[in-house]
Amino acid sequence: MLDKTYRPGTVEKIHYERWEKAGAFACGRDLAAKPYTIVIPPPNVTGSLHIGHALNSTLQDILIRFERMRQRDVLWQPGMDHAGIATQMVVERRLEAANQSRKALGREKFVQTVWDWKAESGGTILGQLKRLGASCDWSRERFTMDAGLSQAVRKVFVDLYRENLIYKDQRLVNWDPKLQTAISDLEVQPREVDGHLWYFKYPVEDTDNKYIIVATTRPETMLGDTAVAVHPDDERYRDLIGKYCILPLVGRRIPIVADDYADPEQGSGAVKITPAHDFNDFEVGRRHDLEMINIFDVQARINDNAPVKYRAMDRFEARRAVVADLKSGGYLDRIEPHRHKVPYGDRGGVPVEPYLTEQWYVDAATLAKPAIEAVEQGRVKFVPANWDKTYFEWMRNIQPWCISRQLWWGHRIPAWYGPDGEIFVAHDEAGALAEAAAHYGAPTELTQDEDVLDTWFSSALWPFSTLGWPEETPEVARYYPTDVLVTGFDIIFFWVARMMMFGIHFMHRPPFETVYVHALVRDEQGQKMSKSKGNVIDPLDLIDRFGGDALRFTLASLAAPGSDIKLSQNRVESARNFATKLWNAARFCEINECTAVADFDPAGCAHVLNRWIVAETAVCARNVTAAIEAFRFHEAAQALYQFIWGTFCDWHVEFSKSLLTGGDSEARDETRAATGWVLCQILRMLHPFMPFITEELWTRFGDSELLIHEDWPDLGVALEDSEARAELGWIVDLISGIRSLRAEMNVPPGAKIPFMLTGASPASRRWLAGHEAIIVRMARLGAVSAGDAVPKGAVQFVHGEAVAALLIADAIDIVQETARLEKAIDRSKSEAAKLEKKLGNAQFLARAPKAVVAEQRGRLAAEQATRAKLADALMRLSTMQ
RNA sequence: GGGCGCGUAGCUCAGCGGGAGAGCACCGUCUUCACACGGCGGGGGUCGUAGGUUCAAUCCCUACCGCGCCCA
Repeated sequence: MLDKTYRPGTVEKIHYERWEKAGAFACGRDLAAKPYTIVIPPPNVTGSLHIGHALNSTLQDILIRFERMRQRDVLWQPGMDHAGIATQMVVERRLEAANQSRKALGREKFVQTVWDWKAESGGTILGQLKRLGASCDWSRERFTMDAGLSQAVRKVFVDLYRENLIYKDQRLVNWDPKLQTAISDLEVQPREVDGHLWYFKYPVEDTDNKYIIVATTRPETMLGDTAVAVHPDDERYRDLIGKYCILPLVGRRIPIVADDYADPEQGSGAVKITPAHDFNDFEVGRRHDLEMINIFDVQARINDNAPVKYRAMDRFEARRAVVADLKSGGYLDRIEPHRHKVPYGDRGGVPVEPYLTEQWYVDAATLAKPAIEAVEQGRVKFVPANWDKTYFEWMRNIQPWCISRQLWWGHRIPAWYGPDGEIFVAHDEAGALAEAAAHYGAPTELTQDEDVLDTWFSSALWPFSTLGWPEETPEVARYYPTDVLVTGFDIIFFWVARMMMFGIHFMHRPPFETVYVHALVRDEQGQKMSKSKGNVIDPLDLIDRFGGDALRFTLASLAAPGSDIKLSQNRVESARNFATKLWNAARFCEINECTAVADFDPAGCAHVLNRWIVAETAVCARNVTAAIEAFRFHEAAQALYQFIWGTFCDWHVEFSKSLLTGGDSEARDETRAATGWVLCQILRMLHPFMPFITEELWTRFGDSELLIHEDWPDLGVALEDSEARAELGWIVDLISGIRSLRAEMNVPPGAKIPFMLTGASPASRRWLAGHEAIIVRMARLGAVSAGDAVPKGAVQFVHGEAVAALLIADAIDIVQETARLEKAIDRSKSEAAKLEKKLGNAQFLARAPKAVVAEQRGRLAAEQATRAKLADALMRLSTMQ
C-alpha cells in the first residue's frame, strides 16, 4: 500500500538513477522519428544552481519530455561554458589564498591549474540540474574548451579573417584596469554615482587674461586634452573658434574647434576634448584630426606622456593632484555636485577606462544583416513576440565587436606575427609557419598572439559546435537547426544575437526556429535576488524541503510570458500539496482496485459517469497539449491542476464511490477500469511537469517499465462526449446548490434532508433518478423525489427549468429565508434590467452580431424564468405564516 | 533623451471587445471508510485616473499619474 504522504526525497533519487541506467535521455532512440532539439544555455563552469537556472531548465525539460512522449527523437544538448574572465578570477583568487600568483606561475602552468580545478570542482551545476529532473543527454555533454569545439572556434576565426570580417584595429575599448583586459560594451555596467562637475579656466592664447571655461567630471583626463570644442552656432564663443588655448599644468597649445558635439545647454557650453580617453571625444578627434594622447598605463596610472609630477600616480590620486594644482594656479572656476553614471566593469568591479589599444574586431554590422532579416521574415520567432523589438534595436545599431581579451584562460587567438609584425592567421602553428615561409621565402620564426577570445565567441557556435561541426557528423545533419532556444532576456544581446550571426553565416540557416524568452525570478517583494541583499532563494533548499516536482510545478505555473516571476515559498508549498493530493487519489485507486485494464476502450463505456470522466480527460489533454505547443506553461499547469484536483479528485472520485461499493458488478468493473485509465492519462500528462511522482506512480499503475518513454495522450475529440458532460454538469450544479443552501440555512452537516425536484423536464427527472445514490451521498439527503408542487416547509433554489426544494420543515427560519429569496430576486431583477436595456437599444439590435443578440435574449428569458420561480417560492413562504 | 513593459480581490497573477477569474491568505464549518499537505461552504474588486472610438470597453486609441527594465 502507498504511504499516506508522498516523500519526494528518496523517490526522486531512485527514478533519476533508473532513467540514467536505462539510457532514457539519449537521443537517436528512433532514427525514423522527427528530431527535436534544444541546446542548453551552457552554464559557467564556475557556477552553481540558482533559481534562474531552475526556471530555465524546468521549461526546457517540460518541452523535452513532452516531445519525447510524442515520440520525437529528442536531443537536449547539455554542457558548460569556460567563462573566461569569471573562471580566471576564481582560480586566481585560489592562488592568492595559497600565496601564489598567476604571473609567478606562468601561462602554461596557470592554464593547467585551471584545467585541474575544472576537473576537480568545476561543473557542480550539472549535478545540481539532475536534482531538478533535467533529462539532458548527458552522454553528449560538451565544454566550450573541448578539442572539437576549439577546432570550431579556430575555423570560424580563420574563415572570418579571410573574408575580412575579422580584423585588427586601433580603437578605444572599454579597459578594465584591475583585470587589465579589454571588455565588450555589454560587460560594462553604468552605475549612478554622486560626483562633481569641475569648471576649469583654460587661458586663451595671445589675449589679456581671457579664458574659456570647460566643465568635466574627470579632471585628471585634462592631462591628455588636445582641444576645446564649442558649438558652431554658439554666439558666446564664435570669435574664439580657430584660436588656441594653453593647457594649464601641461603648457600644451590646443585648438578651439567648432563641433556639434558641444552642447550649449550643458555646463559652460565649451567642452574639453580628450580623444584618447572618451568615446565621444574620440569621434571629435577623428573629425578634427586631433592628436590622441594616451596618459594611462594598463593599470590606469599616469604614464610618461604627462608632466613628470603626475607620473605613476593612479587615476584617483592624479585627480586630487590635478584639482589642487589647478586651484592653486587660479584655474579652478567652481565645483558643482553632479550625479552621473560611471561605467564599471561587471567582473572587476572598478570603473573602466576608455583606452586606446589595438584589438581584434568582428565586423558585426555585416554579419547582423542576415540575422536581422531572418527575424523580419519570420524564419525565427521570439516568444513573446515583442522581444524582437529589443533584438532589432540592438542589431540595427550594432558596433564592431571587440573579441580579444588580455587573459590566459580561453581560446588563444590563432594569429602569429613575423619579425616585422606581419600577421599570419591559420588553424595551427604549422599552417602559419608554412604561410610565413611562403611569404618570406624562407622558414621564419613566428610568435603567437598572446590574447584569447571573448567567451561569447565560442558560445556563439554552441548550437552546431556541440554537434561536431566542423566535422560533417550525422548529428550536425540531423539535429541542426535546433527547434527552440529557451533563455532569459538578459542575454539576448550577449548570446542569442551572436548565435544568430554565426549560425547563419556558417550553417546557412538560423540556429533555432523559436526563441522562448522567459523572465527573471525575483523574490516575494519583486526584488532582484542577490547575495548582498541576502534574499537569494536556493533552489536546492526548496527541492530538499518540498521536492523537485513541487519546485518545477511552481515555476511552470508562474511562467506567464512577459512578466517577472515573484517566487514565494507558499507557492511551492501548495505545489507540494498538489503532489500529495494526487498521491492520495492514487491511494484511493489502489484501495479500490482501479488499475489500467489491457483491453479497456475509453470510447466503449456504458455508464455515463465513466463516459463523463473520459470526456473530461480528453478535454484536459487537448488543452494541455495546446498550451505547451504555444509555450503557455502556466496555462498547461493550471489546466492540469484544475482537472486533477477540481474534477478528478473532487468529483469523479466521490461519484465513483457509489459505483465501486454498489452491488452492480458490471458497473463496478467498468468504473475501476475507467478510473485506472484516467489515472494513467493523468500520469502521462503531468509527467513533463512532475516527472518524479508520476514515474513513481507509474511503477504501481502503469503497464510498462518507464513512463518517460510512454505516449503522450492524443485522445481525439470523439471522446469529448457532450451529452455526458451536460448530464454530469447538471449533477455537479445540483449537488453544489444543495450544499450551498444547506450551509446558508445552517442545516447541521450530518442531517439527512428529504429532497424534491419540481417542475422538472423528463430529462432532468431521468438524470435525478439515474444518479440518486450519488446525489443522496454527496448532498447528504434523505428521500429524493420528483413532484409537481413544492410542499410546505421547503427552502428552494432554481436549478435550470426546475425548482429544487430541501424539505427542512420546522427548521425553516422564515425571516431568514424570506430575506434570502428577496436578495436572489433583486439580483435577478437587476441582471434582467441590464439585459432589457441592452435589448431595447435599436442600435444594438441593428449592429451587434445575430448570435450575440440571440444570446442576450436567451439570457434574459432565463433570468425572467428564474425570477418567476423565486417569486413563487417567496409567495409560498408567505402563505406558511 | 530613445525603447519596452506593468498598474485587475489583502498578496501573487491570469483574462484583453459582448455575463469580473485562479492560487494563496481570510471567515464559517466538518476527526464522512484516498487525503487536515484535507473536505464542504463563504465574504471580498466604480479592472490606476481622465477623455475618445464603438451598438457595446477591464480589454482598442490618446493624455496623465505611479512603478519597473533596457539602451544612449
